[in-house]
Amino acid sequence: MIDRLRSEGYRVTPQRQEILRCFKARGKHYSAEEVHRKVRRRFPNVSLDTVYRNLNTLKELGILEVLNFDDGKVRYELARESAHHHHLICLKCGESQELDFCPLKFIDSALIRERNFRVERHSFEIYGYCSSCAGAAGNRRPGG
Amino acid sequence: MIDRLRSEGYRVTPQRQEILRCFKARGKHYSAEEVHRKVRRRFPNVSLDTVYRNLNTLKELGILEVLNFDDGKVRYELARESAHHHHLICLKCGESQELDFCPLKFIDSALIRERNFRVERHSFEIYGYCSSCAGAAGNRRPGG
DNA sequence: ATCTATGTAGGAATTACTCTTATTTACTTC
DNA sequence: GAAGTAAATAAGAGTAATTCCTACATAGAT
Repeated sequence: MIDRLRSEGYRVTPQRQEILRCFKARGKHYSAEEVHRKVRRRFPNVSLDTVYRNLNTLKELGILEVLNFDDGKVRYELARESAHHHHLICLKCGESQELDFCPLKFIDSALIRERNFRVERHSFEIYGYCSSCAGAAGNRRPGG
Repeated sequence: MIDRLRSEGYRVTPQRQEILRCFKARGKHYSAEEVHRKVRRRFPNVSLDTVYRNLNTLKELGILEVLNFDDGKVRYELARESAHHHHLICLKCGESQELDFCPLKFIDSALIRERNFRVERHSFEIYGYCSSCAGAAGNRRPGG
């Protein structure tokens, strides 16, 4: 990905590398603020704006993808080359899991075509409580 | 709906009535700013805060529902008693149409159950260009 | 090492929304 | 119909997420 930056004419700055490093683990997604916190561990002076600017640059390059989790913060994750996916998002801890199901595969395309609507993108997220948080969130266990 | 307000102990103020009136037409949804603009036609001094406060109140009462169209603004629409639905949202003009398709009906529930995820709610919106905007948005007509 | 286009820091600006406070008003009680 | 009271409002300041501005610093070419 660093080569990618260089070949597109972007400079490979330590800050940029550090921001990219945050996303090394597949499936991880962080808000700008979280990335800022992480990068600050190595570069205490890095500005929030630098983080935002670089996240946008990486998005433009298609290296990162944007997620909207309905909480007012935009999150970023490493773009997956192939597998398009959606998310299960925990309302308590904020963690999310990937979901290999896409509603567009199931929707009757006539529903959309008959309205002459040209689809560009879509969002599908399921909100609820993950296994760790379900109990704490007032889940009634069957037989409990 | 006005009786509903009164019976819940809320006062029926002219501003509140005017805000409600904005949503008389089924399927219409407006951002707080749009509601503010509309209400201002009759009450030029109505504050934006009053609009936000009342939209929240009406949401709490279940009279309005919240829509998140990914553009940073929250929108509201009259809660439909029965028909749960999603939206086709135009990226150009911002208008949206209702879509009577819900992905939750098609998802393999084992996918979610095996992760012990307790579903609370979900979002599904399709973004693109409506029939009026598709041409203007650079649509290539077949044979054109 | 030097040069310079690009990147950075840090603060100001912007946008959507919320809080604070003094004032007004919808509803109640007489 | 007048007066009281708590809730609602107006106006503007405050907040949180994000973006803009610009003087200064530096990565990468020479």
